[in-house]
Amino acid sequence: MRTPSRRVTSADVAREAGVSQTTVSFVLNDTRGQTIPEETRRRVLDAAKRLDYRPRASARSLAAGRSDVVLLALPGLPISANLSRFIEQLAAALAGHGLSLVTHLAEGHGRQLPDLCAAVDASAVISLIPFDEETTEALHRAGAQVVLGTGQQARAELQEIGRLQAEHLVGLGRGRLGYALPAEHASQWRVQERLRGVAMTCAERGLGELLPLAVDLDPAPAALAVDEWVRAGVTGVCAYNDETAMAVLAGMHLRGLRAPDDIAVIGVGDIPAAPVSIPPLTTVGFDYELTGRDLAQTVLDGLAGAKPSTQDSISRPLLVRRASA
Amino acid sequence: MRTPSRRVTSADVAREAGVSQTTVSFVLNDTRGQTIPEETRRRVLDAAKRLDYRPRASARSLAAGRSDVVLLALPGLPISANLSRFIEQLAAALAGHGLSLVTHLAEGHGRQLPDLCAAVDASAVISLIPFDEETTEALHRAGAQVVLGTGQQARAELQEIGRLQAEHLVGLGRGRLGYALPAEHASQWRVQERLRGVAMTCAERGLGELLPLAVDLDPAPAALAVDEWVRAGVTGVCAYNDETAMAVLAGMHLRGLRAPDDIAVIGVGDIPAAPVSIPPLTTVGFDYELTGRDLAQTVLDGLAGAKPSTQDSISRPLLVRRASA
DNA sequence: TTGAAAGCGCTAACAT
DNA sequence: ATGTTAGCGCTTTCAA
Repeated sequence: MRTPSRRVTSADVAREAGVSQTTVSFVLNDTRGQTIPEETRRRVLDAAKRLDYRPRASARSLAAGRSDVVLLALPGLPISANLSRFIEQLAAALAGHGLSLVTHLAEGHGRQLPDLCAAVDASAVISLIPFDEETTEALHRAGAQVVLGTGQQARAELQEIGRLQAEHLVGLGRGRLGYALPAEHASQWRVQERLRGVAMTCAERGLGELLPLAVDLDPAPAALAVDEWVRAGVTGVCAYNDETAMAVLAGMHLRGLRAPDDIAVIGVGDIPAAPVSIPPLTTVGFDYELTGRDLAQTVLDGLAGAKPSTQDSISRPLLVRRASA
Repeated sequence: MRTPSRRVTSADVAREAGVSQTTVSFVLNDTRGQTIPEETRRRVLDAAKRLDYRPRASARSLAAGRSDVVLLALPGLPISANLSRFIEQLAAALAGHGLSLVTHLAEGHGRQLPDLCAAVDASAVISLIPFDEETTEALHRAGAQVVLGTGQQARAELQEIGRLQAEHLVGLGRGRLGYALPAEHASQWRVQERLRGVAMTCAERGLGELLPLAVDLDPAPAALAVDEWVRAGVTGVCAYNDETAMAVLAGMHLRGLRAPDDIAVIGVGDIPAAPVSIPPLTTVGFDYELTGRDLAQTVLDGLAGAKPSTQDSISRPLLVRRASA
């Protein structure tokens, strides 16, 4: 028969410590410009601990006009151990400054993100999948003070991925390249930028024209694409992602072709299955761990007022050499 | 030189629509027991849309005494594609009822979880790894109305997955089975339950003793495991997940063995790459759409007051037949 | 060094 | 059917 057990409030702590709410607030927030004698301080801290006091977030942010929630939007599907470590890094770094990180997993972020941002009252939103101007604007209107993962920067990054793939294949002496487009979904924008990165490199390096083909996640249809590449003299294929790359590999297998001898294949993502594909997949991974701390700092700066939150590269693409290319 | 651009408030909407704040609240929340004439309704809705009004979450939950945030605590490290899909389903189902799902990734949930729970003012906390009484209690104190930490139920489910794998292999006439344990990470608890499901089935069906072996996501070491299985007369292998299964396939390939002729291999997860593994991987998938809905319903019930939130199965395992077994 | 008091933006009795 | 009003729990001037 427990009473609805009202949550412990700051007033309770004040009473318990024999001070005013104001003092409690000062102590608990370590408010700058306030001198609290050590003794009072202890009294408050003790009382708070004794009562297991936890400020109510909603009241806090309503009063202060800002929340300490940071929202991280993650691309759909799998989250590698790598990425996971990055997230924990980021969370830890932010926590060190009193900020809480929560994540949101979603394929594409449509209207939802701004809504979610408002729903959790996030003061910063970070995304690993870049968003367009419109979304950025919406997020700001939804209350996000800092929005990271935008615009031009992202475009360049996406292209960089394609370049990395192409350069590697060029280094392998391939004369004409193919591009394996994902047959389904996948944000067209990303697909286009990545593709463009490859195409530009082909042009710059004087290779034959890039031959993009859609590739289903099914061996038989994939084999058809392979046939077409073979017919066109393609000897290297950049795939939009690792899954698509593996589909190409499966198609080649069906035709008795081998990577990289017949066609070199390179993916993107370095998914857990990549090292055990047949043959092990060469791909472009991302160095997330490294960037965790940087990113946290950027958020902090942004929140502190450093206006043009010009985010750095948030995904540092990195070639992962294995057997397929 | 934009003014700090005060966010649009409910009062703004009221003014714009020429009604009181109360009416705005009634309309926007679709408050039961209030009769709002269609015309007023439209006026308010229009004004809200015109102003791109978004209620401030903190104010809402402070006033209402409850938030519409649901926190999902995920086990550390990697998040498989299928888990990710499940999360999206859950999020969608909850969103359908006005609840927002955010996730938290962390190795173990120590003191942090209750803190985070308070920080985002979550009214429900769900965890895929069961937590103890103490944590549950702390979460409640931190403001969570509903705490779901999949207990016994989960155990049975995990075993069911193993049974499904084993039964399929038995149906293929395999006499002795092997189990491919993930070499790294993966919550030991889950691994053990899944393994147990297989072991129990082996015992019940009078097969030889199950032979579990750790399998790295690397072809060469995987081949070693394969050697050992071959030596022991194993003709069917259940893998902890699809990645591990693919590692086994890669190991077999290295030895010139074929699935399912030499050894039948079955995974868990039905990752996107599964249909394009060589050969296409037979595996156990999950009906996420269905279970996402169920879980969402459980949360809703709990929030609505239905006390003993006995959650149903959250992962409905389902055999996906392809070529490898 | 501490406290009193005025809100933050919203909901929900309680009028009307 | 709609408006008035009183908080929700906290931060933050401004006084003392």
